[in-house]
Order: sequence, then C-alpha cells, then structure tokens
Amino acid sequence: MLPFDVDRSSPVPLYFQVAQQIEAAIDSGTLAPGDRLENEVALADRLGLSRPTMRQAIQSLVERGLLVRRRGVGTQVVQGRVRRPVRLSSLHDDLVRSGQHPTTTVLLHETGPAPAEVALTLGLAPGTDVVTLGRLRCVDDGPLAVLHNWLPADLLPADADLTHHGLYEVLRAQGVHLRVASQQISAEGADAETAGRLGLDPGAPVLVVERTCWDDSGRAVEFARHHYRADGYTVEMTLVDP
Amino acid sequence: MLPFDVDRSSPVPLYFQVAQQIEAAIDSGTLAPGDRLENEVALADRLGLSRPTMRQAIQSLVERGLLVRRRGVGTQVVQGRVRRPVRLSSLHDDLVRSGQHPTTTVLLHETGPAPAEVALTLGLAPGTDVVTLGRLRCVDDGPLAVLHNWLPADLLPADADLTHHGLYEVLRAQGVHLRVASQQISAEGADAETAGRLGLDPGAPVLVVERTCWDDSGRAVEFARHHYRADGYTVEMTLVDP
DNA sequence: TAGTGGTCTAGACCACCTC
DNA sequence: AGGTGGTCTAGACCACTAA
Repeated sequence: MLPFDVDRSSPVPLYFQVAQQIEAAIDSGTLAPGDRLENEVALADRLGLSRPTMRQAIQSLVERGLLVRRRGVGTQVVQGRVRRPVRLSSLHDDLVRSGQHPTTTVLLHETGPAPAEVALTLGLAPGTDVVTLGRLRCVDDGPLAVLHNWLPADLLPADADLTHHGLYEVLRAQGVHLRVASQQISAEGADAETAGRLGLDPGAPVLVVERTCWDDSGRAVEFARHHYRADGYTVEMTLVDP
Repeated sequence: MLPFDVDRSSPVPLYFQVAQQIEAAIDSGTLAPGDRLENEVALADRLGLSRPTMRQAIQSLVERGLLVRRRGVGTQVVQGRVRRPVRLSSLHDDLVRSGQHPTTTVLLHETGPAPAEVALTLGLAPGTDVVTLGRLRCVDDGPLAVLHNWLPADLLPADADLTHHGLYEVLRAQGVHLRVASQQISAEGADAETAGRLGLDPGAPVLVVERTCWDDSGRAVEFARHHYRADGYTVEMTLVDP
C-alpha cells in the first residue's frame, strides 16, 4: 500500500503528480521490477480521484515504457532498467545535464538562399533566405561533433551568441517552442574536413544524425546534419507498442 | 467540413476510426500542412461523440507528430512530412514491408550459460541458460546486417525455423507479445569477422544497434546487438515534446 | 465467476490566446 | 469577450484473463 497522495491546491495537474510519485517509487525500488500496481479503480478511490484521471497517470508511464498493462491481468513494473532519455532536447543541454562542460566554436554563420534540399525539407520556396550554421562542439575530452544547421532567416537574430549558448536555448529565447522532430540516424566514414575537425583519420566511423524540427504552430524551424565521433556519442530511445 | 463519420457497429474503437480518417485526410492532402482542424467540441458534436473520445483521437495523432495543439489557438497539421515509422518491429518484417526479399543464414544457434553482460541486461541469475543466436541477413543487393541475439532458453523452440521466418515472428507464434524496447544506436569500425560477413573492408563504418525487449508481462525477452552496413540502413524516429 | 483494463458518455471549470 | 485546448468528475458497459 504505497503512500501516494495528491495536493489539490497545487497547479501541477493531478495525473502528473501521481505519475511522478509512481515513477519515484520505481526509481527508489519501492516498486520493484515485476511488481503489480493496485488496480486503477482501487487506486483512484484511495487517492480520491476519478478513474479517468488515474488512468491518465498510469498511461503516461506506460507510454514511456516504465509500466506494462494487460487487460484482465493488471499493471506491472517492467523488468530491468529502461533507458529513459531522448527527449526533444539539444546536445548542449544534454551535455550540461550529464555534468560535462561543452564548448562551441562557430565555424560558419551566414545568410543566403536555401540549397534545394534544405528548402524542400523546411517547406520553403526555393531561393528563400536561410541561415547556415556550422559549429564545432567540444567537451572536456576534446572534439565531439560537427554541427550543421539551416534555419529560416527570420528565426535567428544576427547577433545570437552561439559560442556560449545552445541553439535551442537561443530559439527558446526568441519565443520558438519546438514540438516535433523527425530524425534519421546513420553511419559514415568521415570525409577529410570532418575528420580533421574531430581529430580522426579520414574514413573513420562517425554517427550522422539528420533532424528536422517543427514548432507548436507546425512551422518547420530547423534542418540539422550532425556528425559525431563514434567513440563519444550514442543515441538512446525507447519504443512502446500501442 | 471534412466528411468524417464513425461506424458504431464496428469493433474498431471510435477514437481509432476517427484518428484513421484524420490521418488519411492528411495523407491525401485533403488536410494540408498548416491547416487548422475544427475545434474538439465542434468535431465531437458533428460526429456524435463525446469530447473525451474526440480528444483521444486527436491526441493519438499529436503523439505521433502529425498534429500540433496550442491552448487558446487550435489544432494544426504539421508542415512537412513527418517520418512515420520506427515501430517495435523486426528488421525482417520491415524489409518485407518495403518490398524487399530478405534471406537469412543462421551462423550460430546454441544454448548455454548467459555471459555476465547478457544476464545482467535480461535480469537473469548469472549462469542461467540462454539461447545465443547469430544470423546474417541479406537482401537482393547482398549482405545487410549481422544479427546477434540472446534470449532466455525457454522462449525459443529448439527446432525454430529461423532461415525462413523472422525472430519476432517465431516469438509471436510462441505467444510472446513484445511491448517495450530500449535501444542504443552507435557507430563503429567493423572488426575483421563482421567486415568479412558484410563484404566490407575491416574498419569500414557500421551502424550498431543494441536492443533490449520486454513483453506484456514486463519480462525481458531478448538482448540484441546488430551490425548494419552503413550504406544500407538508417534508423528513423519521431520525437514529440510533451 | 470475479477481477482487470479498454472504451465511452455528458457534462464541468479553468488557463491561455486572440481580437 | 469569446474561443480554444487542458483538466477533471462520476458514472457506465464491455472484453479479456485467471481461478
């Protein structure tokens, strides 16, 4: 009988409060892998919530792969540690969050007509002006990634300080709310220039991430092509079957 | 005013019927990128549904990145084509679905005590028996991937025909319902053996996918390490910010 | 048969955005 | 001020699982 409770005077939604408490119980081991949760109705009753609200709390954890549900059986904690992250976050923020100290060198920052591929991806008329950005991202150990980005020209202020701030941070400050990203991950042998930047031999394996982002109005905000040192970066993700 | 309607005698959930019709309208261009959807209440009224049911339909498309919602504003179709896939599916099924003809050579199929790393990942006691599987997956063009899998020994029948059926297909036939997968994607230079299998030079870039799967009871079903030819395979995913 | 999650209803109030 | 999505309620019936 876990000591869940909710604070109805809080601005935090009730379903979210409950989801956080269940997640905390899983993290702390109070709910062990394989454990069954109380059923939805009983939990709702005990917390003084309606069943739909209780369901929403559980559903949010199911969608993140922490819990599994079976009709007629119940809800259980997934065995083993699910890799949590891969949110729609920036590399810069991810590095800071993991305790590193990323530094950035701006290699290229210019405005001009969009290349055909970029215009197509961003849904812009051919020849529309875009900002082309090239950056080298380093961590304590040395170079980690070469980052290329293309954005509609009106989104990025000309005097943006990309040396000390991540791109997404700058965009947030502009009132851009990223909402959806579609990305494609592949491997390549580094070309001479990329290899030089990353301190690798030409042909050395690099991880390539191509990403297109849209904001909360559905507008394309960015196309990115990033080349990562293979020994310094992995992409993690969790899939849940509907 | 789109001609949506629902069939209340169908076993397909109402929210799913509606979601399918909205998605079809987006695919066909009837709902163009940037278009606003009717508001939730009006749509629910028009279709004779309650608002929560209508919301569930829209929500499912928002979570897949096809629609974006803003409070006080409305719901819009995302500009540009979101990459749809990355479900919890097998490589074999994905290849068949994309019109290719995968063939499989079983390199290794043996049972023995789990290596420490595998036992840890699957949450098994050290020394528990697991099936170790090595396969070479080819398509019309030639070799595509070297697949290594480790499964609890009781999950895979000894006489499973892995030459003509995908692993997940065999598991489904055993009554195993995969539900959650956690995977990590990286790049490597191919070692001599992998390079030989894939028809590459040693050190050539390969995409590495490590995946752990759980079924609908939360039990760990599989740990996989796959090496893909870099020129033949990419991983696609869509991220949506909550 | 008893218990579980899956779906659905008909309302309600609120926060936020645009005008 | 009016319209939008975000949250929440108190029920209901059904499909599926397990004993």
